[in-house]
Amino acid sequence: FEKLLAFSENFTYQSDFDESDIRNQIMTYFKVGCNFSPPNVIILDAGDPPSSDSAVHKCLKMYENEISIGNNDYINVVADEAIFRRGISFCKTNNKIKMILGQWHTSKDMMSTLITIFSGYGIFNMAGILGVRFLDKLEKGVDFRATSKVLELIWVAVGLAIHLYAKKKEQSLDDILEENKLIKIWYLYFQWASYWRAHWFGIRWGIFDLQHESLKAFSPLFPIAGKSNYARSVTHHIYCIENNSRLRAMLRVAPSVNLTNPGHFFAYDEALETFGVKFVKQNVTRIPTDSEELKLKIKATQLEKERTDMLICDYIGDYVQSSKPHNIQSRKEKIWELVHQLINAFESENPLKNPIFEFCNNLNNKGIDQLVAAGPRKIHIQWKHTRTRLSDNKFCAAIINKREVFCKCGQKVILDNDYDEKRLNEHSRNSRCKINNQKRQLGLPGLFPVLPNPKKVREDLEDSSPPPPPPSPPSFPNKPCPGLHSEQIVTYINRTPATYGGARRREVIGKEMFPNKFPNKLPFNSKKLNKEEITDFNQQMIVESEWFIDRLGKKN
DNA sequence: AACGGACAAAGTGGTGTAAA
DNA sequence: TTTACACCACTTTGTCCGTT
Repeated sequence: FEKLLAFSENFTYQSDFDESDIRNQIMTYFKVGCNFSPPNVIILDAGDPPSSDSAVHKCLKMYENEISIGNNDYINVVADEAIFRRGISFCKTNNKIKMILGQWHTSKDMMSTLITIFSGYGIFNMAGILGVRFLDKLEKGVDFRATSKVLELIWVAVGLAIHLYAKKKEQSLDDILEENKLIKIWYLYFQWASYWRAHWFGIRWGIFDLQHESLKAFSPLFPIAGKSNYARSVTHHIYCIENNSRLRAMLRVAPSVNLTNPGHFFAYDEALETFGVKFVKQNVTRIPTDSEELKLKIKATQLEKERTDMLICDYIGDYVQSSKPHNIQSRKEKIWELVHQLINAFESENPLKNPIFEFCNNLNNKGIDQLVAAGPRKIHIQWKHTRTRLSDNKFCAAIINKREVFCKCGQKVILDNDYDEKRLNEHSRNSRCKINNQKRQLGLPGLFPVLPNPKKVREDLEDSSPPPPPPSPPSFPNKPCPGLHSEQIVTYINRTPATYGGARRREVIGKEMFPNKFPNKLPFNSKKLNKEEITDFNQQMIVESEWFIDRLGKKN
């Protein structure tokens, strides 16, 4: 968003650009991932009308049988909200089918949500200024392209107006938001609509992260607008993706899934609605192989081709077609007209009386406060015990799995419950944890602790478990020493006989390394070693050491 | 120094319960 | 049913200290 805002500032005083310039500008910030080979798309039989749970389940079962899949494979079924919702229960009992929420439908509903929420705040009047004729159709979101167009135009206009206003007043956005409630409302619209746009761009350009994150940010609006079904499904969808790294990686790495599926959805759904077919919506499944099926479905594929043309038309960006029939001509002038009207409204003494906002029943103080209270918040769809939270713990060095974690002191701690940091905290408070425990800080406080007992061999522990990164070496908190001046420290260091420590005794190590030279009771003696052996021996000592003194004064 | 026993403290697995 | 939390019994680890 900062990027978006920043470029809006740049354009502040040029008034000869329109929303497509902005679109291009945004596009430069992201890498468009679309270099992929076309996936195999197979059209499957249509089942019963998916108006009940059992019908959907039957349909999914049928897909599963039709497509022969290995034991470890599963089908990802992309579906719209209604099917997705019914499919959830099916997935729980059958791990061969995984549901993905079709993002195009989601995007469509995001728009509808935006309209619902801001309908009381004058969004229709703005649309009217932009020249939209059929406001009732706008509300229902009948025509996806037209609606998205209008919302985008309003978004651009609002963004421009707010930034111009801020520039005129020479105030920061935060200050303005404090004093002007009207702007606050539309700034909120700007933000939410930005999430929607980001989601949309994420779909169009195959940027999975952008799409996913913005959907996450937008999700709290669904319940507010009374779209409980979508709220539930989106939450589940996000949950599935968050918890399935394989799926996430697939969506991210293979833009084909990411890009074509929502795109295809667009085509199917729009085509079907154009032909007047009701209640029957197509599922699209993407599977890696199986050309036999493809041959069998040539007829369906031919139909598909027709529809795909429409997809491509939209996908390439043939916006002229879609904008003309909907009375959005000369958009540039209209946008700027709206921008100026908005600025006037913002500047006027009593902005609520402005014609733009007439007949807006929610546009009073109470309504505004309500909306502001529901404003953008960081929503985490997370529980208390999560991996993220655990890894944020001060003492967490590495997470081995959901029940095991390394403390920074090197101690492995087994957790009471999954990702529950309680035991880790408990451990850190104990004397055995050398990171936090003051009792253990013998020697010079704040310089380096004297480790009373050399650590037992820890290498085997780390070597045997390559996946978790070995715990980082203990970083002791360095506190300023009150009683020593720097020269004294230097003197102390120079008088200290040892250079490194924390390892096992040299005799033990020596006997272990050269069992042939020092059998049984024969004491270790470094003089019995040759040059190479001494080098090896010293290296081993350094490897096992946990600290060493740099006499030049650099602490390590 | 190495070893081993006694003791204390910390770690772990299991269970139960309340709340959502 | 899931999550969070507390409690308890048992195991493991660390420390002290005397003996070899």
